[in-house]
Amino acid sequence: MDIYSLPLPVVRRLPKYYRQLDDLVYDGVERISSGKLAEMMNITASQVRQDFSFFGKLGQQGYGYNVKTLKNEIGVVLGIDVPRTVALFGMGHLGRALTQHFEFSKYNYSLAAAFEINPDLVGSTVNGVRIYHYNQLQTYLASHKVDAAILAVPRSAARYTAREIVDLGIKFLWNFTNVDLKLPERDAFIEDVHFSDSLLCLSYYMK
Amino acid sequence: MDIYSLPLPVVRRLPKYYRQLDDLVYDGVERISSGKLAEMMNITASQVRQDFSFFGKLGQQGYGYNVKTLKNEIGVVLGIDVPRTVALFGMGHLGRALTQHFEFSKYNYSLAAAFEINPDLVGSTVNGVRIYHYNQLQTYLASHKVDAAILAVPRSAARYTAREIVDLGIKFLWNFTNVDLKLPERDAFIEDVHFSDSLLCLSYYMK
DNA sequence: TAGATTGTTAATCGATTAACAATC
DNA sequence: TAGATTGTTAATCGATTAACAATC
Repeated sequence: MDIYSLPLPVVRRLPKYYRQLDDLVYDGVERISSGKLAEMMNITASQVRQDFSFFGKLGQQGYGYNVKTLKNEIGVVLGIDVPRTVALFGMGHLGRALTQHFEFSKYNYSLAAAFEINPDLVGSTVNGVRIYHYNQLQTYLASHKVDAAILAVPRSAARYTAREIVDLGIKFLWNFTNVDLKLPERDAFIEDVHFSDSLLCLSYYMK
Repeated sequence: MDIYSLPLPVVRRLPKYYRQLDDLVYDGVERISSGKLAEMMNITASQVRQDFSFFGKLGQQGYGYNVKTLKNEIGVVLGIDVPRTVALFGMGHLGRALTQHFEFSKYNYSLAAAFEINPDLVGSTVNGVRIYHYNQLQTYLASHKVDAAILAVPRSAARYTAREIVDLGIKFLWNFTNVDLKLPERDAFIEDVHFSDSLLCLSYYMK
């Protein structure tokens, strides 16, 4: 199977494998069997082998998988080998938290610019990231490549901003607004991080 | 079926229904059919009716669903009718973003206290939330009920802090550390918000 | 009443798990 | 070599979709 058409559940497990393998590399572990890995991740060995078989023969009978090789391979499937540039929209507290604490470089991302409408913030920098006025966006894009947008604007501005960003050519959105953006799928790919959905699921399980 | 043993995919869709219905209430819409709702959410009408049938006969043939009733019903399933108290661990930028911007009250949550190890922060308040030293936790819990913990400490402190919190009796964790906590399932319920997993999925689809 | 739409059962689809021959 | 463990096929399980009688 083509690695670019993996089933969604497999795609969503890949980062977890990656994280686990990163820990193992850190701990100096050289090889791992599907059984051990499954045990550590609370899934089945079958699932591990089935998942990995989607993108190649990575293991060796009687031995298992080489941790570093496997990690790198999954990294490639996830596109970590390709450097990406993102722009942040909305330098509120969440935007600031991401700018100052999220390790973009760990995933080969570079946070190149931030856009705001608050004139008090425009012109300053946060953790080395320059803040532009939102109306400078089009000009900025004329001379800079931006692969994805981080949407961290207030709820009320979410849909409008998303629409504009996508119309200006940024087709990948990382959406922190807790709002369903409702852009047609052909226009953009949206990865939602809905805190509120997550909290409500926690509520459900507390009952 | 008992509403406390819904299939996981259904549970994870409930907040999206809730959000959608909230929008409809806001727009003054009184009734909605499964077909219309499905269209707005990019799912099938069958799925909508199947999902709702898990927790009762909420609709009326030929009419559809009353928006307010339906929203409230789903709210009850999600536990929004029960007031909850949470404590925050780690008043870094993310903790601050949550404290200042997340509308806990909208979901019947109350953010009662924050815990930190940085002595410069201890004793101050953020948005009305008092910051205690982490070593005051046990004392605090002796006189205050805390239903859930928000884990927003640095990666390096994640597992240790989680273990302690759970041992002191808080059994529900909202985990923002990007670390798999690896607590036995019987000890605690963990709701993960892994930014890094989310970003990697975005990467995958950018290829 | 006629049209609309539900709730539910049956059919389909897809994902997970089990089993095992191949082989390191 | 013997034991371990893969990659893959088949079996199972569960989730989604389709269909339709019931009924507002």
